[in-house]
Amino acid sequence: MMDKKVKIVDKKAALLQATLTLVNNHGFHNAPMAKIAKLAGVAPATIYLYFENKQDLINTLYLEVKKSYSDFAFTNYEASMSVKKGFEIIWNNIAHYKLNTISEANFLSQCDTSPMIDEAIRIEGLKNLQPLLDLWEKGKSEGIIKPLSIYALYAHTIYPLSFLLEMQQRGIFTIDETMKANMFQVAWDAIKT
Amino acid sequence: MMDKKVKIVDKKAALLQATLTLVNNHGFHNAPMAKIAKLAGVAPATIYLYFENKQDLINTLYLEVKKSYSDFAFTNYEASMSVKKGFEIIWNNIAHYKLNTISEANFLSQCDTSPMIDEAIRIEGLKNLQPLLDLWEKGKSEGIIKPLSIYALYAHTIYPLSFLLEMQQRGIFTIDETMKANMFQVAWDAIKT
Amino acid sequence: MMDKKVKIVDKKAALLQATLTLVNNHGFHNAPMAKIAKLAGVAPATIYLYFENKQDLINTLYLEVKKSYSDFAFTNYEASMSVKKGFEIIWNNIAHYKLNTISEANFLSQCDTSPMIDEAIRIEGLKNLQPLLDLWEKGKSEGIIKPLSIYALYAHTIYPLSFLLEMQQRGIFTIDETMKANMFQVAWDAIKT
Amino acid sequence: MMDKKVKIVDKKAALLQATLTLVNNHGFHNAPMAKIAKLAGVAPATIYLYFENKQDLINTLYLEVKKSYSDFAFTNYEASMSVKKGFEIIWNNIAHYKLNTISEANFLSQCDTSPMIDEAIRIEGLKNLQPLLDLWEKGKSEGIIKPLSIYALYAHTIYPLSFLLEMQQRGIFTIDETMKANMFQVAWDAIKT
DNA sequence: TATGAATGAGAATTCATTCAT
DNA sequence: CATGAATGAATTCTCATTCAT
Repeated sequence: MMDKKVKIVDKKAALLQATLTLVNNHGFHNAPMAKIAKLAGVAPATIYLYFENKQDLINTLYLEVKKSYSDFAFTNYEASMSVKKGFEIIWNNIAHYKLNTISEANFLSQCDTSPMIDEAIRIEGLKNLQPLLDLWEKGKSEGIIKPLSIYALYAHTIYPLSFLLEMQQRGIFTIDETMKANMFQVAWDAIKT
Repeated sequence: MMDKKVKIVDKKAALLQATLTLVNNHGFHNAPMAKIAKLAGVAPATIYLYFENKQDLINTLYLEVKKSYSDFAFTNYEASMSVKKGFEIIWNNIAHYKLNTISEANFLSQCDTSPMIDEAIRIEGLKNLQPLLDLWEKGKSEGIIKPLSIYALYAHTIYPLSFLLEMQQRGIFTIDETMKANMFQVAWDAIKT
Repeated sequence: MMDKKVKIVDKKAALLQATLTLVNNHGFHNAPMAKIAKLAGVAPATIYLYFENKQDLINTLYLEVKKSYSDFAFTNYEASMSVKKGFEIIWNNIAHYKLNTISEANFLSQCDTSPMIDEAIRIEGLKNLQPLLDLWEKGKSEGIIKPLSIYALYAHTIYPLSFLLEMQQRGIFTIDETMKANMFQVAWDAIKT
Repeated sequence: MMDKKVKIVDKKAALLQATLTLVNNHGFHNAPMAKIAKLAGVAPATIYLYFENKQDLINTLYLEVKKSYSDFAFTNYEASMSVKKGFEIIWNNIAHYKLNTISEANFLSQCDTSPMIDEAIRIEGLKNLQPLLDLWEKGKSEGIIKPLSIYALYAHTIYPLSFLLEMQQRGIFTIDETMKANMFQVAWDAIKT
């Protein structure tokens, strides 16, 4: 039957969700397996039916979130678009993701700046955003974008959104649509020739 | 004699240094007090002569590093400088700090993206960049800098350096002086009117 | 099956029993959780499945022993009995408990003279002797018993047994049935009009 | 000089007093050497100039308090007095001590019902109240006092005061002079023939 | 699959005691 | 005599993981 499979997915998903919540709110330390199980509505031992150990649970969550982030980034994007148009779509997708799918975005930030993810598992650098890198290469060859390393380009266009996410997360600052448009302008000014 | 005072400072400093190293390499979890003590060359109980508990140790380290960072940021800076000149000096100081004082910069990144620092302490550490904020206000009123929130300005000029630090940290990317000059140009283009 | 429930009760009971023994023999200090666990035949961590912490373990034990003591005190007693008859039964029950259920009686003495039990818990344990207090009120209104505070009555009739328990405990003195009868006479002479 | 000697006595006394206070208020556990030193106004290491170790400190305090109690008990008493008069004086002395020198009395209670004092040090049973025992023997031979063991006599006359002390200590009950007179009557009624 | 009781290893923290000064 | 920094050993408690059911 399908029922069983669905249930499995449900429990695994519930565990991943619970982990996300607890790690975000209390940090990797202070997210004990017992609490994760409780929040997911299962017994502690059940976790080990779906994951090898705590590290595996975290790694799995990381990969899953990272994928959802990357997938979302390229919604409605076509490689055939103009450089500016394509960049605008991708930038807005990512902005939307970071400012709305807050838990996930926050979790990624935390993973990317702490040694809680195994180095081998971490998707290094920007490999997951390949279409954006390709777009930038095209822009550079067309002379539209400054001839800089992709790391520099990323640092000044996409990465700033992480800072704003943090500020929003802590209630220090909130962003509306107008502001978002301004922000895009800043990002574009930074890298356009 | 001065000896005693010196020794006290030495031990406290050794403990802070050991904590920095261990938290950077293994995360807040996996930096047990016993290991910190061992690396600092003291007995575990000795930690409690200088710090109330583990959280206090981390908080103290955070504030101290944050201060050293802020102090470094304004080296050679004078409020009387022109907006661009002043900004250039500060930006370069911070770039230098982030790319050379790697452990400290890395520790700050980790603290700022995870719930391991008490919110009250974080706020205390925030006040140190005031002169930069003042400079931006001046730039905005002079019409030299875009009329954006200081958070947006920070996100697009200083914060990108954190990303490059991470990439450098992982051996993915390294920055030379020419590149640093280009990077400043990008930052300036982003916020200038 | 009932087996599981029985086992749970067994372990909790074993822990309480072990605590009783160790606290009696070595005091609250010098009754470390590790020793308690060992004597009960479980791992130290297991204690925390049944009790919140050490204080909770002691409090629980206190309340349980206090209850067994009170229950025993009123065996065969009926509120309808004459004052003297009722008092005689209760006094003898308590004497029997104190001189035979030595560990428990000793533990209660220790708790009642040291700050090791939370005040709130102590008060909760106090309510169990109500029928005796009622009996005394009746005796006072009938003019059979001196019109004194219940504390004074308790101090001169029941409390003396604690002293004899201590002396017996230390091998200084032992009590036989004849002596017990004399002792009752003394108690009765003390409070009768 | 005398000054030094006086100082020594002062510090030793201060340490004993501090110990008394802390053990009474928080129990033997929770009366750490560091706190005792602080309350006495000396450095922790200083304790070891006056006492061998913690147990020695407690033992010394016990013996000292026990002696002060015994000495006080026989103030104004003469062996030549009549049995009732002598008993009345002694009983009142002890009542006065227990109800006024509360800390000391309370400490003795705690020591006498817990294993915190070395068995070898404890002044066993009633040996410290010899003149009272002699008086009772005289009373028994004169037929004025019931022919009971001294332990029974003590249990019903002096020991009840400990219970009232505890009640007073906890604010449950207070005793005025009239009540004290009544209480003496009860004690006397208990043991007189 | 799912469980929850159980635990060994280790975590933070405390404390009686020592020792150089 | 006096100190206070220092500590080894122990203490309470936590937690990832297992195992019988």
